[in-house]
Amino acid sequence: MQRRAELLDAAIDLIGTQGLDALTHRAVAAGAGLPPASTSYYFRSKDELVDEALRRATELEIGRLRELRDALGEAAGDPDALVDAVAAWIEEQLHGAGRAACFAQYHLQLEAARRPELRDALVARAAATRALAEEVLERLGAPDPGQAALLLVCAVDGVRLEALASGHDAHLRGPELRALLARLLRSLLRDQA
Amino acid sequence: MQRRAELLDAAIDLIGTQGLDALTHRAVAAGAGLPPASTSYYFRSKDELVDEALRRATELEIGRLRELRDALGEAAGDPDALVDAVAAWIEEQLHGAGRAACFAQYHLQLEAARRPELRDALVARAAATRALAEEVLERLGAPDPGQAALLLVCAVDGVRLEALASGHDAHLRGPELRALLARLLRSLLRDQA
DNA sequence: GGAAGTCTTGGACAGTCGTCCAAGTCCTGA
DNA sequence: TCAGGACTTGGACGACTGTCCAAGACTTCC
Repeated sequence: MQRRAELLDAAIDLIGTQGLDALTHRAVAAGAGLPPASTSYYFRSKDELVDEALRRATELEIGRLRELRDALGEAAGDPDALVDAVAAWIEEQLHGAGRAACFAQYHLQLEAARRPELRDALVARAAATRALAEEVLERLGAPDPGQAALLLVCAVDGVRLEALASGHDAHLRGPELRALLARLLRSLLRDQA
Repeated sequence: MQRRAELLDAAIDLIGTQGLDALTHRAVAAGAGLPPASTSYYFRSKDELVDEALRRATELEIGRLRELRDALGEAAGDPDALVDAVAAWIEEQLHGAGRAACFAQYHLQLEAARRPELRDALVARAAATRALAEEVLERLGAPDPGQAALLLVCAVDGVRLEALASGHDAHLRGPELRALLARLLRSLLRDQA
């Protein structure tokens, strides 16, 4: 099972650096430093390889989300601290170790639109993110926290994708990113249903 | 030039129905009802084919945006009419003729993250969408319409992707979609900077 | 110790890919 | 009318793809 996990990590890395098209049996094996036939042995078909890589990336994202929840535990109820934490979490995914899994996550969404069998992974992530968002928003006193959470998650996903696409010279970083998130949060809190 | 346009339309259609991986010379030619060698004649390389297809999809999206602007012209200043128009515009992209170009747009964003030469198309679309959003938000009296427009565009992009990935049985349609957009707009308008 | 099973891997297979070319068709301008 | 060019296309090429197999290495249990 060790090699299987290594192969999946190499696959996610490949998606992040070269896109889903570059995900071939041989490239994955080479990325993991293993002989070419190893991918065929651990995965019955390419679809199985792609699916499991995307699911694994989702698990990684959910794990990172738990880290964010823990980080928020200390600073709960403080909107400024919340904005800082979310901004740091986004930038870690844009320029840090979470970049590949973040790419894979968007590829998963596009794949799931055509292949319903992938949707359970999507649903799991959506549930985790929305639960965290709702918990935070409820504690801050947002009206209709469920709806606000859905909106917050979608908006953050959109902002993250925009920043991802614009590359390193993006305007969506540092102080400007924090200002944007701050306004989003402020708006969701002050809205009266 | 007629055949070239037909090939690009077939390419966009292919991206929408089978994904970017399915974009091969032969499949595009077959989709356009043309002999296999025609793709090689009109596009020097596959990259050129992919790039032009993604750019063309962006033009289509910008065109549809102009239609939205015209539709809004009548009902300007009325938030309810604005929400209805945007909701109809989103659903047309999810289930109507704009679906393929919408798919292509997200693929473009992921591609542009790794290939900066594609970013000009992204910038053009971002400018067009943000200009329209800012114009509308300013007319409705939103504080800092520029920032609000960026937020609105990112949020709508996120909502659209979420709905796209969840498929036809999505919870993000009809009345619920309108309610979500209404809250987003309300929040952005009532926020006090 | 040896049988039974799993793991590992080099090599092969048919199919598809991007790309190219030479021959044929069509259109234009003198 | 006819030469020159652009357009069109069937077919071919090597490279790469997913998948499979047989043989060897290793592990586990009687």
